[in-house]
Amino acid sequence: MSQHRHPGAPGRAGAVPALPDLPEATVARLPEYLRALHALADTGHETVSSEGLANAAGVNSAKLRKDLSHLGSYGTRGVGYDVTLLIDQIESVLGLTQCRSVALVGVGNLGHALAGYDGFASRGFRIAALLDADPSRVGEEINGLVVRHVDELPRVAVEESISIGVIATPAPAAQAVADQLVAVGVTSILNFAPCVLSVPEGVDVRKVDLAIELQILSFHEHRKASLTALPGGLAATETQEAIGT
Amino acid sequence: MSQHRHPGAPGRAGAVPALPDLPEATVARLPEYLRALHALADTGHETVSSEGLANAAGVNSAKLRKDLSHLGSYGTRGVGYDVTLLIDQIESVLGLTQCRSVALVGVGNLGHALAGYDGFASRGFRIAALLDADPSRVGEEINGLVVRHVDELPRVAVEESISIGVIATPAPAAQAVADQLVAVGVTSILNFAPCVLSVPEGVDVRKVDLAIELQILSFHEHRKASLTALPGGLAATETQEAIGT
DNA sequence: CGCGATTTGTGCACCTCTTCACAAGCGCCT
DNA sequence: AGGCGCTTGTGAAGAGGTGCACAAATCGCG
Repeated sequence: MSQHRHPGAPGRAGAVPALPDLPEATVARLPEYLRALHALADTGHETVSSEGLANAAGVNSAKLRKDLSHLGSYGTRGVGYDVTLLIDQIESVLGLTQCRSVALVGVGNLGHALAGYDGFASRGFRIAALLDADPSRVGEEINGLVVRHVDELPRVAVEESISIGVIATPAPAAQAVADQLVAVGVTSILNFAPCVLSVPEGVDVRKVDLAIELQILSFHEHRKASLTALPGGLAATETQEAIGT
Repeated sequence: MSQHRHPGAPGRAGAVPALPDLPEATVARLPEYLRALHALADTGHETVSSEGLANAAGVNSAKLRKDLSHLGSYGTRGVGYDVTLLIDQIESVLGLTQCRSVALVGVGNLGHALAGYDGFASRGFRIAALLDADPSRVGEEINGLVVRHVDELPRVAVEESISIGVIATPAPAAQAVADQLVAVGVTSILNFAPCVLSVPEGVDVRKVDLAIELQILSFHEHRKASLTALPGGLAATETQEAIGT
């Protein structure tokens, strides 16, 4: 990954890439920009304005410009951003220039789907190993990969140079799996099990809980229903209902 | 990711639940508290302190107390919170007292897994319909439900009183499906397709993109790798991380 | 019956993120 | 060459979220 340093980069210049210390919120949006940019590139666009890209990514254009400015200004005033250049930049910042190998633990319902999901491969991730604790599942072949027993993790981790672990086991098994992943040196975990994982400092865990998303939607649905139940009037008694205190 | 209008709603005394106008960040955490509370209830706990619950939910105890205070103080000083009472309260606020029916559109790889995922049912959601645009998939039975053609959506929506739509189609089909869902009155959508949906005001969309989560992890992994590459100092600074979203 | 241990609820200060608004920069057209 | 319109990059203001620290409230015990 070729690199250059960023203007105004505070830190001591490392040999490798300057780490601009991106705001977390920005990092979370970069992948979305990347997706939108790929779509634009596929449709033949060579440049794009912040307005256009912001639209495609579903965000505010000022926010997008500020996000991009954090990684060092690759736009041209009056013109916009060069699509391919920006793609390269973002991929570089996200560390996607190298293909990362993923170990997927838990080949149940969800694990099966994840193993077959092509959205990973198409974005630079390789599912390098499928593991499960259930002996009856070991040996099964999914999408060209054979399921191995989770105890083989140490060997697999080295052979495939795993850099990310995905947990798709039932909740009760998740913590043990996380411990095993950490033990073999994995420092990034994506957890689909509905439970909190405790991991040592320096290990990143991201959690995806499908049911939680539905519950959040449920809240808004509930709220909308209550609002429409009251016709326009409403405001009679404002304020109060101070329950607390 | 989701849009909402802020009606700046003047407080109104509802007949049933008071709508406390919760901060969005709080709403996003309530489901996690709920999960932790159920776990506590299952293990026989009748009360729990904010410290204990915060631990189980993976958050700061002060944050938890503030969150709970927003829905009206159901704790007892010196004692803690009554587990079952708190469960009832949170479920009421989230609108989970009624079972919500979900229509799942797109029965591919991921859709299959979602259809079979029992985490939905166990938390008050009923997958009431499976739909797909591919005629070769129509008629297939998954987990006791028969896949119907997406054009039957209008009828299905009424029959099953659908309140939430889940999109698990490929990206190119997602917008059309969203339009159809909106057309039949669905105002809450959970989108697994990697694309931005445009919907009318008043419709909530939440997006889950599995590849994006991996890319965020990739960034941190990349960053950690660069740090350890640094000479001398290194170990001094450790990264830690709180989980996002 | 009062005291101390415990735990909630919250005011406050800090910090991050968002959004506006505008100057600076760039290309194009005349 | 010069001006004009368009777009980026950013300072500053505002909104929202977080965590500390402490007063208020409650229970149990002597």
